[in-house]
Amino acid sequence: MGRAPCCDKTSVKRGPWSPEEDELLRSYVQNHGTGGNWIALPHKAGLNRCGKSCRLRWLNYLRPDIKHGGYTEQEDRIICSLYNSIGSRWSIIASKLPGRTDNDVKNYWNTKLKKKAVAMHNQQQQQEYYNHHHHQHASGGRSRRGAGTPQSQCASMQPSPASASSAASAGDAACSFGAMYSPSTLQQATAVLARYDGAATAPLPPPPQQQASSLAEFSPAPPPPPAGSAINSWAGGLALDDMFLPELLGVCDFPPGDIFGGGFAPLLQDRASSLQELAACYFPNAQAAEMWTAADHVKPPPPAGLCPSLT
DNA sequence: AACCACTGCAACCGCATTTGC
DNA sequence: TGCAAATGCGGTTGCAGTGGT
Repeated sequence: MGRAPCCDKTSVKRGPWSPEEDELLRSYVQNHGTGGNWIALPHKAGLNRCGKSCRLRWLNYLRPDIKHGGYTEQEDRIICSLYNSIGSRWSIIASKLPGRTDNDVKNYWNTKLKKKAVAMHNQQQQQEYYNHHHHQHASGGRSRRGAGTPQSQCASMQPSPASASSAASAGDAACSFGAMYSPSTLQQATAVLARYDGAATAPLPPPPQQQASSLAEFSPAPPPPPAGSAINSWAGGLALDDMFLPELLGVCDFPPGDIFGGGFAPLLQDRASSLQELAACYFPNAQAAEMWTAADHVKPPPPAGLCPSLT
């Protein structure tokens, strides 16, 4: 038995909004506000629409401060940086971009930015592949990490930690969070998470097998961590508090090839700038943000005064 | 000109969370 | 405390526009 629908879908209009409907909704909200009740609003405003539809239309299209299109490089970097960190939590990402809505950011990511990032990621992989083999020929040695490692071999954009489960369910790629990060990174991340999430105490998955040859670096990724592990709970968004993020990013050193330090690197220019942007999001006090960005590696938990939208 | 594939975006759907009683 | 309603959110869909053949 599912929940009751918010409105009678057979009696309300659906589909694209007409200019007249837009004007009705706009003038009503501007004159009366939403009244904190979107369900009753369409009737009061004389609209034959579902309250949810009205809310969506207002928030995503009619609000006076909305911007559409024309994303700047700075906005691109912020989106990538935050997507790296928190996954597809579009409302949080959009809240850091004045005038942008979650729907707009989501569409922009899915239609443009993701492709751009994937192209750069693949380009970087090819370059690393070339460098790797060139280096082998030159020295007979083997690179420690890099292109083709289990952490970076996914052809499509790797799902972020926070979105790994949904991306996997969408059949996006046979990539898992556990497969994408080095054991040390996973361990460090879990240590942070364990302090914020009491449930995050399950043991980490075993480290990937040492690669026997350079060819083995292109073998399939190791299996995802067992269900219920700390990482899975994080990936599923369970008991996840945004306040851990600055510390997580600060604690963990993400080498090239990992999401945080690898595929997005060309787009993010460098890790420091992305951290600065993240810091600015989390620390309203500019000095605190600068201190956090400047500090290296292990740091105490983030101070009070985080962005309200992120706590 | 007609058809097809692709793209971008608005809107919808269903689930999770919050709120009020 | 429990329940239902309202709201918020992310994933998905539908369709108009566009470009290629």
